[in-house]
Amino acid sequence: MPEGDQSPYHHGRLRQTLLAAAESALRRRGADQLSLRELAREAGVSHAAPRRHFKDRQALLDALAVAGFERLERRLRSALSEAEDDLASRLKATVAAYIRFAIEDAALLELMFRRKHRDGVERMIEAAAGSLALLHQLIAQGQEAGELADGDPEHVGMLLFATMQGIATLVNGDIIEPELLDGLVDSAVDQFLRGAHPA
Amino acid sequence: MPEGDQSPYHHGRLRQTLLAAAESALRRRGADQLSLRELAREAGVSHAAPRRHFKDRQALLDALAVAGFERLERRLRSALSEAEDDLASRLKATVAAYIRFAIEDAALLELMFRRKHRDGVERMIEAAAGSLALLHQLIAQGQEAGELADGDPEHVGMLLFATMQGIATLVNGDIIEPELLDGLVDSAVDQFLRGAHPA
DNA sequence: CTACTAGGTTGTCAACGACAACATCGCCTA
DNA sequence: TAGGCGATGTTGTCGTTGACAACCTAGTAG
Repeated sequence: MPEGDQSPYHHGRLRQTLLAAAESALRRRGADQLSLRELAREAGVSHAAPRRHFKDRQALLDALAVAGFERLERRLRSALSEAEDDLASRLKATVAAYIRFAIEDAALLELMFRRKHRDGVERMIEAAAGSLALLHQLIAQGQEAGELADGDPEHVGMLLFATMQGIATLVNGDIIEPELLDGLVDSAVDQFLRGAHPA
Repeated sequence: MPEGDQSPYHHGRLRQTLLAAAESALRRRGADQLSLRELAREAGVSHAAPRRHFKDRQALLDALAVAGFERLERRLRSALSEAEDDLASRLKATVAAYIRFAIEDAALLELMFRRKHRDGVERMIEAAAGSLALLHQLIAQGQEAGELADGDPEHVGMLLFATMQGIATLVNGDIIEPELLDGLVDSAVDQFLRGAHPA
């Protein structure tokens, strides 16, 4: 059908349209202020239309969070692919990319780690697994190369993840002043390396 | 006046009553589900009464967050006062207390670090300062004792804070399985110590 | 060609936050 | 000690929202 048609009865891409609008609204006004009815208006559909695609408001937020995890993983992989070969550089690139993501999409990050995703916990964990795996791999490589002490990569990776996430939270919560940030990221990686160094 | 009076016109302690009810509701149902009108009902006052004490919903949430920071600091100090004298023990006690607080009051913790406390940023930073100072002091002591490398204690303290906060977030977000938690806390402190060790 | 179904619509309800206008009451001063 | 005034509560109302039910539309499969 030609695009000129004014409001065909069926939108056709409503789900994606809603998600895109929601992502934008999330950035602009935060999750609290995100209203299904407003998204519907933006998409040019009736106030009840979103319900066909999202059981309730929380379901839409969950979908946003899952998409967020996927985008985060892509960002980390991309940063890693452009980094130098040595472990320190690769770690720094990863952490920096994480923080960049966290700052650009602060509200989204909050959603991603919101306690009590009523239903979607499973899906959320699964969505986070990719990024975690990436860290584990990075650490396993460091161990093989003898640059990191042996030990459960899952433990060590989780620690790294936690540190990144913590820095992100503190920056977004204005506890860390932005000008401290760069130095802090470097310190984090340096300390991590020394702390996890063999012998 | 005798307590038997049924609903005197003025409540007398409404602000505190509301805060207490809010704290409980926060634990039970999360910040999203917290309704001013419901708190008013619980307190036995009219739906508009809370407005005399809190400009709007956000103001009440901010007050909760500030109180949360104060309680957190007391908890950390208390844990520290009961810990052994060596640095590792003191660090472990602090981290463990932080995580305990974070798990018991997950929703509150979210509030405390919520991005964009519209007005109250100042008050929030100030409220967080106490706990941060405690960390800085701990680290400065470690440096004096030669157990930690010299370096800006603010940097190092922020890193430790970030790691604690990150672990808390991941646990509350179900990314870290609870049974991993204890080991992770120990690893965190051990790695931190080795990473920040002199030479 | 007809029925089924995914997807979209209208209408309604109860709850909420915000606000304005009014009531009560303790305290301070003239 | 009268009276007024400010802090604190109340009633009433408005617009917005999420959720739901009942109905409509159009593409598709038999």
